[in-house]
Amino acid sequence: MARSPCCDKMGLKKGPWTPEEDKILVAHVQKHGHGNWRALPKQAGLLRCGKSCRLRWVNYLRPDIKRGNFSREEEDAIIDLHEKLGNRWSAIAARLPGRTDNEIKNVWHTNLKKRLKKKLATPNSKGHSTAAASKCDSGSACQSEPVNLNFPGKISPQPSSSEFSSITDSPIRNMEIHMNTGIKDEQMDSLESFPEIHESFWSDALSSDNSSMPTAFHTVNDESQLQFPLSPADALEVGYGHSSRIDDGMEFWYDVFIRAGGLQELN
DNA sequence: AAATGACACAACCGCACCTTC
DNA sequence: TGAAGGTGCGGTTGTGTCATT
Repeated sequence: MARSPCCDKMGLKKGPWTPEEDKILVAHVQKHGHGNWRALPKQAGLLRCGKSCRLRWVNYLRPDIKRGNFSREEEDAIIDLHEKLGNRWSAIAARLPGRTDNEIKNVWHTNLKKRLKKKLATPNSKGHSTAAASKCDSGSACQSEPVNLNFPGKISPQPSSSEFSSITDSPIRNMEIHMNTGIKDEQMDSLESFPEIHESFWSDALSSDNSSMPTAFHTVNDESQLQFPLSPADALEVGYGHSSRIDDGMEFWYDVFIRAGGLQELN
């Protein structure tokens, strides 16, 4: 719907915040909370729009914000999460305590994007699959090309968190599986093709205790439950799997995105 | 020392989603 | 059921700082 931006009102200040404004905003939020951002500036006596106040609080003044440079671990986590989630900065920020979506977005654009490009350009350095990385770079959620799997069991979502409760009581009619698979850099050259995925992978991956990602799947035996592929537009992403295994002395890792679909049928 | 370019980060803008009426 | 308002998100821009020429 058409609506005028909240900051269009004349007399509202824009631009960098002064320490005095910060003080007023912090004092007001600490005393009254921020139930209504639109009303807050007037109540607090600030010549700002509510949106600007919210942004300043969320990105800068919040007491739980971790300031300072990103650690190598945090940067790696951002790269990893961006590969899985795409440009969903708030979702990435939710997994990095003390960091804001804006901060992560800035770090990505000014630093990590270049680092990733450099890494991918380096010979003999496949890292997380090149195709996946290039797609992630375009901004959309990373989706690797569907691959033909030696599909051992049949996978059915078993949501483990309330986040997915909307589908738990309904039969899943069809699913789509996307898979990023990779091999440690130095092993790539000696391998002619990606390894077959065998049963142990699924049992390992799907039962692993991965704290950052929901493991929301289990194998089932009724092949008739599954139809491939499913249009992403119709699909509801239900979770991720991430695992690695050592086979014949070589280490393989996998990121798996599983979507369950037929939402019209489910609802 | 001044000019220029690259980089980092804060803040703004527009849109979409959600809630309320 | 749809309009209106509030909020959050992601893209983009503006500006300060530092390095290089």
